[in-house]
Amino acid sequence: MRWTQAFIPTLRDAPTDAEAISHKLLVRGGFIRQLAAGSYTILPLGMRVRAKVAGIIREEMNAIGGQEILPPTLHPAEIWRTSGRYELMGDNLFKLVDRKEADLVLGMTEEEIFAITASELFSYRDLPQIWYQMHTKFRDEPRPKSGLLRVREFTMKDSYTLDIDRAGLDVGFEKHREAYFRIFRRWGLDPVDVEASSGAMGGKESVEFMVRSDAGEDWIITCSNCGYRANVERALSAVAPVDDGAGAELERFPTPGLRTIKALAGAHPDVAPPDRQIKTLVYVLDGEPVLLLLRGDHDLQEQKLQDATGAIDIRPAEPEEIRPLLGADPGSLGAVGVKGPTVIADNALAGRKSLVTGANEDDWHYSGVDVGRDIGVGVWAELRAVDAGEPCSVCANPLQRWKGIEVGHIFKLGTKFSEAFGAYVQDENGVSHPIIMGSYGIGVERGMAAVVESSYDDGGIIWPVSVAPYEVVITVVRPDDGPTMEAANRLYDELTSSGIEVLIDDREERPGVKFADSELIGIPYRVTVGPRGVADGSVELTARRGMVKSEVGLADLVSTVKESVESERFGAQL
RNA sequence: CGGGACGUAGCGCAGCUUGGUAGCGCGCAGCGUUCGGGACGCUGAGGUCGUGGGUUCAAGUCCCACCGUCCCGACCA
Repeated sequence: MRWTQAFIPTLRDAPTDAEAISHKLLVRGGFIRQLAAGSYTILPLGMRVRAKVAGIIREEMNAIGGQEILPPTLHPAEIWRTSGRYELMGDNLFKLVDRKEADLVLGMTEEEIFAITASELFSYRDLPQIWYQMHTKFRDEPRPKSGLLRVREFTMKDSYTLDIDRAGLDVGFEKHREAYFRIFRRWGLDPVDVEASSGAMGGKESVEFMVRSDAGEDWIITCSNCGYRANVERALSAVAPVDDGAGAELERFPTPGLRTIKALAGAHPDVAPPDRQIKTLVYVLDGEPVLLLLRGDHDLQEQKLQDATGAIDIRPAEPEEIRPLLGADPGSLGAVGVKGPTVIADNALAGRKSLVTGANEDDWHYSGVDVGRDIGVGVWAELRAVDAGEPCSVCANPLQRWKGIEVGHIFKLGTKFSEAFGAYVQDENGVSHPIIMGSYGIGVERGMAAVVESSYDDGGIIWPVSVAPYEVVITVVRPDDGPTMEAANRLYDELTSSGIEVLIDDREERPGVKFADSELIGIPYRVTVGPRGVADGSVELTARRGMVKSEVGLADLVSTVKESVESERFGAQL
C-alpha cells in the first residue's frame, strides 16, 4: 500500500480526558474513531489488525475441531423469554419493536441460537461438536469506557461445545483453555487463567483469561507460591482464627455517638476490636431486604452475594428503608432478635461468640453476642472480599492482588439452554439426555486494545508481527529524489512479491514526520531509504521494539527482512 | 442510576467572572525556500459557539430545560 493512497488519519493530539492508553494511541494512530459512547468506527488500519486478531482465533478454533456458523444478531424476544434471559439480563439487553409490534432483541451472546440449532442433533453418535461464530454483539452497558475495552457494540467470538456427558464437557473445556492460551500468546499477550464467577451467564464453573494491566477493570488474586489464582469476585483466603474466650451473656450497653466499627473499637478496645464485632449491612435483593453479617474488619464482595443468592438486582438499602425495618439508623444495626428479613452471614462468623453488634436502637450495642445462640442466621455464605497480603487458603503464603483485562471467559454451562430449547440426544440405550453445553467467549476489539495496553512506548504502539497492520514500512526520506524513490519502489515490489505486507511512505513530508508516524502506528520493521544510503548501496533497518537499528546492503535487504518477519508471523508459541 | 466535569473550525484549546465586531496552535489549500527526527515565509479556505426556550436594545458569555461526551461508583468479552 502507498501511504499517499491510504486513509491513515494520524493525529498529533490525543483525547485528553480519556484514561486508557490504548484508546489514545489507537485514535492518534488512525485505527479507530469514536462515534458515540461505546460506538467506534474501525478505520482501514484498525481493520487490518482486527482481521489478523480474528484470523488467529479462527485458526485455533478450527484446530480444535470448531466449525463456524453465522447466526443472526437480531433475535425474536420470544427465545430470550424461553431461556429466561429476557428478564435476567435486565437493562443490558437491547430491546426493540418492529413494524408489526413484535418484540425483538439484539444478541448479547448466542446460547439460545446454538441450542436451537443443536436441537437438530438426535444421537450421541453426533457428539461431541464444537460450533462457533464471530460477529457483532450488543450490550447496553451502563457505562462504556476506556475506548475499545468496554463498548456497546463489539465483535465476539463465541463457541459452544455440545456433549453427551460431563466428561465430554471437561474435554471440550480443556481444549478451549489450551486454544485460548495459544490465541492470546500468538497475539503477543501473557495471559493468566483464573477462577471466576459465572455471573448472569449461568453455569457452575468458569475460568477467565486475564492480562495484567492498569487499564484492567478486574482485580485478580494470585499466590506466587502454590499458583492459586482467582478473580476477587470468587477468590478465597484463609482467615486467622480469633480467640473469643469462654463466651458471655448477651448484654446491652450504651454507645453514644459511636457509629462506626472503628469508633466503637477505639472507645472500647477490650470488648470491641474490629475482629470481635459484627458488621451488619442491609441490602435489597430483587426488592426484598436482607441483613448481611460480616466480621467487623471484613468487606462485602457483592458478586459473591449474587452468586450465593441468585438475585438479579442487588443494591444497598437506603437509610429511609432501614429505619422502618430495624428501628435504627446505620451505625447501630444488628441481627440479634431480628425476625422479618433473611439474615445472610459470612462463613467467617461461624461459631463465633462474645461479639459486639448494634442493638437496633440508636446509640446502643450488644456485647456477648453468640452467633449460634443469639442470631437466627438463615443462610451461611462466602461473602467476604479477599485482600492482598491475606494468607492463601491453599498454602498460607501471602496473596498478591493486581488489575487485569478480561480477554476471554470460558463457562461450563450445563443443560440450561438445551433443556429450554429441547436439544436432546439419545444415548446407546435409547434414553434421551439434554445436551451438555459449554460456552466460550473472546472479545475481538478488546483483544486489540489489550495488545496495545501491553505493548507500547513513548513513540506509540508496538504491534507484534502476528497482528500488525503491515509487517514492514518503507520510509522514503526523499521521494523527490529519483534514485532514492526508484530504489524504494524496487524494494517495495520485491518485498511485496515475496509475500510481505508493506506500507511505503511516499508522502512529500519531512523525514521527522514520517519517522514519528511510522512509530506511532507501530509497524514492526522500518526500512529507511534515503539518498545518503542509496548512494553507497545500503538502507537502514529498524526494529520497532527497542528501536534497534542496523545498516543492511540493498542486495541483502529482502532476505534479511523476510527471515525476521516470517519467523515472527505466527506469533509466540505455547 | 447516583456523584463530578465538560460541549466554541477536522483535532487540541482560549474567550464566559465583568453581555457589545468569534480567537490561538496544529491540520487543510496555493506559491516559494527547506527536508535523515514532528521546518519556515507569504496568501487563503473553514464556525448553526450542542439543542430549545427565557432575560436584555444586545447572549458564546446570564437563567431554565433537554441532548451529548468524559471521569468516579454497581455490570461484562
